[in-house]
Amino acid sequence: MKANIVTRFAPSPTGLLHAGNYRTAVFSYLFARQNGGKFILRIEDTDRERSKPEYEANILESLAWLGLDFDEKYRQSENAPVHREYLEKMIASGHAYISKETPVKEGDRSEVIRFKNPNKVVTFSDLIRGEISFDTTELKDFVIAKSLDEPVFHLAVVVDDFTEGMTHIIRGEDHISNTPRQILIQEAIGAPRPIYAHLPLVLAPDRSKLSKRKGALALTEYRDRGYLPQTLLNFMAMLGWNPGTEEEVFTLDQLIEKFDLAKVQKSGAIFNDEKLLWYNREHLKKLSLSELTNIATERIPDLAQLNSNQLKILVPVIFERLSTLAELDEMREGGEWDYLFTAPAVSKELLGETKYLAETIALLENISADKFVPEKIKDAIWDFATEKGRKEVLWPMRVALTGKEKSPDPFTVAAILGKEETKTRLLAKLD
RNA sequence: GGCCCUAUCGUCUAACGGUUAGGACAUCGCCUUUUCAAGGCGGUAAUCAGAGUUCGAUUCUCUGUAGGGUCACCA
Repeated sequence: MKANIVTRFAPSPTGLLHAGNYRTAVFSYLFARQNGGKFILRIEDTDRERSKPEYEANILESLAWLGLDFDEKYRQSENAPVHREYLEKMIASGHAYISKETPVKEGDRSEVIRFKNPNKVVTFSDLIRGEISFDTTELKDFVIAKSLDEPVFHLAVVVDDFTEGMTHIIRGEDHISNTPRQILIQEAIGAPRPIYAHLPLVLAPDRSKLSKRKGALALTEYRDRGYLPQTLLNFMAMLGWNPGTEEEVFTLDQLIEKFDLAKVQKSGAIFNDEKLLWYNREHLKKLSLSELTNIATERIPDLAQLNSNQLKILVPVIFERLSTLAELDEMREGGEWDYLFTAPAVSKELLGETKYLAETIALLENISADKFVPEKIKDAIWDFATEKGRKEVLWPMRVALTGKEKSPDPFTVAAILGKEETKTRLLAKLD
């Protein structure tokens, strides 16, 4: 496609990064990478009051977690000398002027720098929306700096995009109305016009722009709640875009390959947590046994007591029923798997009738210890259980082994416990 | 309010002007299952309204309506 593409993600470090923000990072990144272009991170910290180092750290942490690597990083405040230079040039050329003001609110200056508005109609072409026109007359002579050393958003953005060589500006729809005045500044400083693509907004359930106030969770919060980075990446990419096929689950590399900016939706989309959960389950399913085992033993350290044969049986069973990794933490806290290590207390009431237990034990006795795996155990007991009533045979067996109302099936549990321990626990319930 | 953007199931979305308007999530039902999940199968559910163009509009045009964005010495 086009050579030398340069895009950027330009967040202001005034809050934790959430879906309303990082979605533009995802789209810009995909576009840059699929075209072999550059992806630049620019921290827009010209608002000294609200910018905080911890928020900048959060932005970096979030991007790293998602795996969105950038080629260059700038901090807008560090570009102040260049902003000053352009301001001076604009004043010298008559494109801007120092204006005397009557302060209306706290912090207002009595002197600011305003842009000399040529009052014309600006028309630009948006990659997603087509042509958009504005009459800039209503903008008046807008403020571009509080002083030569304190540029305001529009000036800083235009100068930086120019000096950093931006070819494509991919940002949220809420910037559409900022575009005409930025184009005016571009023309004043002789900068080429980049190609614009205004993304639809990510919406809160009430269809207004998603924001922290609207309950947007920080990306790092999703991480802490046990979502995989590929889940958020995949979900975000599919919010407002689709490949035109019925496939939905993609890795980052597949997204880079398939993404198409021109196919991005025009209308905003609600961030749907239930679908996100589904995506997480899908991505969990794609992990290998060893990856799952590492995750499980990290979150539930007790599981490290099990040998690899036991883990091979247990791990898939654990992940079969969970949607987020945080559920592993709940298991740890709730002692969910304690019965694997210590014989559980078994309530007589829960256990119920044990009239077939002796025969069950006898059937298990026929399996050699090294063949004590779920399939063999099931084979040994199944016909008997079917004949006598599965519930009558299998319920007491499972409860005697686990002490719990809910657990994996008795064959799986018995296999993990091993032949000896299984026999010991069942014999203990024989009366 | 001015300006700008948008409009298909509850949600995310598909459909060269010609489809029984498709899929996914959610929901409901059935099957399977000792339990809880998972899984399998099936159902309910949408083109904002009105004109126009056309043999034929979800699709093109206009108007209306609705929603959203933006109108800072924030970004």
